[in-house]
Amino acid sequence: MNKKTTIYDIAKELNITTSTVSRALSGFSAISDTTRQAVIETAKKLNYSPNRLASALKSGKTYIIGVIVPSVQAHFFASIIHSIEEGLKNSGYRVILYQSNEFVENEINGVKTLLEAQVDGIIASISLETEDVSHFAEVIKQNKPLLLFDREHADLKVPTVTLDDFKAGYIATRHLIDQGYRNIAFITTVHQIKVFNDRLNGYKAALKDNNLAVIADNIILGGLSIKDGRFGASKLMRNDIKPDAIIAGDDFTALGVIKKLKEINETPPKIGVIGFANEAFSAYITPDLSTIDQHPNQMGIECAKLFLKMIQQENPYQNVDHIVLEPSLIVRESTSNNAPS
Amino acid sequence: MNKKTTIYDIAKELNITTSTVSRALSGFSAISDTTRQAVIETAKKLNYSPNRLASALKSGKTYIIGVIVPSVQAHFFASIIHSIEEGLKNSGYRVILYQSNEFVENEINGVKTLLEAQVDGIIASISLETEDVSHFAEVIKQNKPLLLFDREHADLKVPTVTLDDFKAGYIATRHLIDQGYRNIAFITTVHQIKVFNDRLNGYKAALKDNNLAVIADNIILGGLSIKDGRFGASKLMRNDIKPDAIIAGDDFTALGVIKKLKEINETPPKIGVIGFANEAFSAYITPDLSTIDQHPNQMGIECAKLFLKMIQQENPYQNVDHIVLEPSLIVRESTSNNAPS
DNA sequence: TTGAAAGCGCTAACAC
DNA sequence: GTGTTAGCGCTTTCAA
Repeated sequence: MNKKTTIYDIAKELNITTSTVSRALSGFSAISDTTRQAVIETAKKLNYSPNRLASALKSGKTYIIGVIVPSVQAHFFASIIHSIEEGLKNSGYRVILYQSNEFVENEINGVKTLLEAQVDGIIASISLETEDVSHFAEVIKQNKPLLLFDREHADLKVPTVTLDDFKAGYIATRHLIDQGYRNIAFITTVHQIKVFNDRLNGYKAALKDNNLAVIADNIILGGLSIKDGRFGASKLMRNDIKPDAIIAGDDFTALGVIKKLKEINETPPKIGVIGFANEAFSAYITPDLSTIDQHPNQMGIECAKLFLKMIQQENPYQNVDHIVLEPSLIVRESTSNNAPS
Repeated sequence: MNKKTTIYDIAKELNITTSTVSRALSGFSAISDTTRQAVIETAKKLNYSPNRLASALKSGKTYIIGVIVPSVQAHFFASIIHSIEEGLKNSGYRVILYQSNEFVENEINGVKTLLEAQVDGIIASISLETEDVSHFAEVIKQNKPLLLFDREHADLKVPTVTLDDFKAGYIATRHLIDQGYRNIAFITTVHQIKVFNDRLNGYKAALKDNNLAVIADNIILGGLSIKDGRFGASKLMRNDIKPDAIIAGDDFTALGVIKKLKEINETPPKIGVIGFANEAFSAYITPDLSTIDQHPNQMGIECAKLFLKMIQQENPYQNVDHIVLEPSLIVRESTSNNAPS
């Protein structure tokens, strides 16, 4: 393994100094065309590859940004990461990934680790467990951009990219009402995350606006998963007054609900079911699933754009933008009630 | 924004030198307990956070490894990344992500970028487009671990973690034969990627072993996607002798096949359909989809383990391991033929 | 336009 | 057990 060539090697070869080489390579400083050409040629000849680390140490900019998400395994987050990476690539930024797996402890560690790696900023979606967010304070203190998406937190006064989740909950509910359903249940997580609270509030508002009662027994606070969906559905169907429609916190949960309903011969749309996220499978299950599209790719693109804006400012927090995307209702069989409304 | 504290600040505070501080913090060198304690306390007091960059520049180790995948949006790759990150986390390694989006050009750029970032090694799965792999040579030349998973390449003599794809193709085909299907078609990608070739060869071998002819018209070389599945299925169903079963290159393609077959009233298992990857949705579509599980999480874990092994060796390539995982057949409705075999 | 020189924060011989 | 010292590869004043 031969030693890697550095700007020093190039300088020696051309009998100039490293500063000149550095200038020639960086491209913007005042330098003669001939020197620049010579340097570039020699660099190529010697198979030179810059050491971004050294440059970063000196300049204080790594062009690496940290992304913290609960898990890449969720399609929603995977799509966002995909778009963030795409949107940042052309500006020279790379993405270092950290998964919290929904544990605060991992999240705390993630912030610490990323900061030690000297990332230029952090884009994050907080874990379900996260209540105290003081571990993010250091990012702000270092004047580095911190951007939250989807799952934000009231204590963190930073720019955000989110969905209008109140509206998401509202239109899901109103759609069911429009379809003639009258006793609508809601399965969501126990965790006090804004996203989920907003949806629940949207649900309640839609009920009220349509003179329907909000019934405590119709709201299941548990987890979000296929299993939780099955569980929630069984529980609901044991209510004195059974619901005629169920809103599930995400498409996976909705899947579990459908599974259960099919087993007990209440196959949707007999009982209406709608989810959130428009997962890849949602269009292909039977009955196919009505859902709310959360536009993850658009969200990722907005994150990238907003991040670039922040990082170009002297003070990234000089104006704290909150980008809110519109949810879209996707109607499929699982809510296609034929009953007169 | 106050200046970040460095080991120099700690040293000054305690009237010792930076080397002592460095030693105390790294924890292993000979140093008195009192000094160590004092340093650690002061570090905490001053809210010290190490600059890994400086350490990396000096030591040549960044503890960052690059992972190149076609796209995180595919659940298969997302799961692998998830496991790689998990498996490496405890050893202090972080993952920097690069997506090729199935383009060689991006892949070339990825290797270059990651090398410039001084990653300690690269774990990659090559793009569909990739034929020439010389862009990976530099990684090996720098004596850094290069590990390929799933999609490997004959020209790259590096350790690999793959599935026994020949077997995967074989057992998928044999399963269909066992179910009584006799005229089995195969939809796969045109690209010459080992994974897919192996599966095709497994398919052919299984046919031969069962005295069934390999019919050219039954093999569709195109793309892999829901759309390609629909397209492939229509094409196959226009053959003079229509197939009675279709093996699709992945679950998404299988989804498209099923969609098409349902439309023309040949709903599986009337015509058998099997896919590859066991995507999250596969168990929930109707009919639910038989498939081959490729154990992405196990694959990620093996990648992490093998990588750690490589990096601990003086010469990472002193023995070139090839870990091959066993595919598992998952039987569901889409191949549950009732016809006598 | 180019060179000299200092230094980013840390590590690691080598000396004592 | 601790200090001295040099330097990782690059950028960036300051001076020429």
